[in-house]
Amino acid sequence: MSSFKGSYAYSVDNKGRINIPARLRKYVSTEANDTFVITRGYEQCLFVYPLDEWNKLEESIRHLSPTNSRHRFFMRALLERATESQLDGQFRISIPKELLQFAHIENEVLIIGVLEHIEIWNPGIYEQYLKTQSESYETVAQTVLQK
Amino acid sequence: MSSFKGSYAYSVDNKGRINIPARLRKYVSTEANDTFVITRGYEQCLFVYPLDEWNKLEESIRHLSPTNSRHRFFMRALLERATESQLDGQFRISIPKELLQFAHIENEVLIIGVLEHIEIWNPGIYEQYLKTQSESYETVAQTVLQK
DNA sequence: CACCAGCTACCCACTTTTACCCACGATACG
DNA sequence: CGTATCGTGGGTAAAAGTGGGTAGCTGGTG
Repeated sequence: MSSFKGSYAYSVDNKGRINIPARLRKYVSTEANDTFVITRGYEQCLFVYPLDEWNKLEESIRHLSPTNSRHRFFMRALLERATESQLDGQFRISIPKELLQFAHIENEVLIIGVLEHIEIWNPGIYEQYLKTQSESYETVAQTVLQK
Repeated sequence: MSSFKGSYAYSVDNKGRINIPARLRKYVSTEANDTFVITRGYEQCLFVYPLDEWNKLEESIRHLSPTNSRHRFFMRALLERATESQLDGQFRISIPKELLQFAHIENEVLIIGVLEHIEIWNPGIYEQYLKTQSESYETVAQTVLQK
């Protein structure tokens, strides 16, 4: 089971390639076969799933009803941008332009491991995102991890 | 089960390494495999968990809902700073620059064992923290440990 | 149908960071 | 008083991160 954690300030080269941090690579199962699926995430960031984790997600979508218009919308929005990408010799994935634009990514990115997936952010947008949180970390922790 | 206690004034070398006090090492279970997870704590200190204790914490986070925005915020904030580090030959862990900055740590640290985790403080900040407590130790004890 | 532009997938090369090793003085202990 | 453990400092080889070249494929165009 993969369990990503940590944040990493990395760069994107002019070919749209992003290195997958070595610390995160360790947790990718061999079943993923060095393949990742990149798609839109929440709050203008990108989600990157190892192939085996993506397959689990896909399995849960499969149970949605194609006759329900809200379900249809969700499936389209999620799958529209989903792109498969395999690591190159230097352990990088290449991100399509459309996804880079979606997340407003230019040269620098913040990569965050969040358990079963990896998030890719424009560093400035992430900073703003943190500021928009009305509650402090301590306050949220108190209610989320209450004993 | 680990049960850390005691405080220790130690130094950080210019490579960001901190020794884990021998007294605390004794209580780390072999399951942790000499590996620790360091992350942000409350009140500007760092929390250090032996790997087995961290896994318990992670398990409780895993049950949070990724579609709940407060839960997302909490998971990101917690995991963003989380870093795995294995003891070197001299029983030290190395702390990433970002975490040292977060806790305002420079050369000297105060290491405190608090049951299942270890805290790392800038000594001056810890002293100030104690001063900000409006209630005395005795008063708090009365309400916390009421019989 | 030939040609060109753009993209992709491999290479190769360079710089920086990390992990591992060794070493020394101080302290605790029998 | 000798010995083992502990805390601290530093050197170096390996790994990680970054940048770029080129050949091959694809799709559009004159």
